[in-house]
Amino acid sequence: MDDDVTDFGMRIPYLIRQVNHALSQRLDRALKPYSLTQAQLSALAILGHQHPAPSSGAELSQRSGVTPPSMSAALADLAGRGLVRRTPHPTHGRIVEVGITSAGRKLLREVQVATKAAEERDMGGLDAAQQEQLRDLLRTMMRNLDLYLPREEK
Amino acid sequence: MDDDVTDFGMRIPYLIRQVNHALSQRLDRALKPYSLTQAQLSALAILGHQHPAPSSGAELSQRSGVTPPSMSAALADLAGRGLVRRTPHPTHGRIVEVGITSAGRKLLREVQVATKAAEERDMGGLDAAQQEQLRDLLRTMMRNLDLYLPREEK
DNA sequence: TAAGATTGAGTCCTCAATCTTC
DNA sequence: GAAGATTGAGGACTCAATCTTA
Repeated sequence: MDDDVTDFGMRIPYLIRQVNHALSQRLDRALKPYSLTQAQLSALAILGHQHPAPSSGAELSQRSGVTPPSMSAALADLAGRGLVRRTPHPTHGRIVEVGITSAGRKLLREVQVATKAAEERDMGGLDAAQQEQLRDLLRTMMRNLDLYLPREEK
Repeated sequence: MDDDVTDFGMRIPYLIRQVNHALSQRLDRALKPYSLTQAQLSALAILGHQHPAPSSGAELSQRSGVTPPSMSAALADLAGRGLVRRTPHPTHGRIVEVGITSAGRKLLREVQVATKAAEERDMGGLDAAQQEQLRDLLRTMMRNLDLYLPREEK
């Protein structure tokens, strides 16, 4: 009756943590040959897909779910490898605008093809309807948690 | 059309990562006053709830989703604080059996009450049916990913 | 040989503090 | 003063390697 407290393994945050951990490890492994961290992939993906939307480090860190220092370090590395370009001032002195380079775009394509395959394997146990359901639930949670949500835009 | 590759923000692993990150950060914050890591909480929870089932470090690491070295370090700290007991040999020489102490059990209760409140706040945006749906989907994913699943047992 | 536990090296992250510019 | 970017210190985790015992 008081196993109210015994349901630990059934709590959603616990389940999410487990699933994320497994997926995350697989992603890291897939990313290793490219020497990219998840934060770096996230930054490249945002820069590569957001129409012609270059961003500031602050914005990238927020959308990627990492702290500004983490993103700062990630970008410094990417810039050193010529995958992104940091232009010190747009017209505003303290913002550093970040944009993806063509080399970055090329790498992004490669990585996305590689990770997509692995992902489909991992998601294979869910049919299309279930995946859609899961996506909706997670997006609802993101809204509730005040996380940045990429627009639905078909 | 080829935004096949543009759907990054809609991919389930990405969504899971974002949600987990937010929940994880909140849990860490809630755990901070108790100086517990998530791996340590997981270990205490397993030891505290598994009927009278003490476990080996290997088993705890597997169920907690961390590597054996991580769990080893976590347990060493817990043992140093008197929250778990490590008895070097059950009848078997190389296994270290781990059991929770009464102090550990007491702390576990406290922490679970504290985290439960925060969790309910975080999950508040989903109604009971949605939570059940999400739980089912995540459990299905765990099975597909070959993760350890706590038995359903009502 | 194989399995459990541990140690050591390396990485990515967070937090707190600082520097700069509006 | 407030916001963006960065630096420095500290923590938790992983991987690879080692030690020990069945």
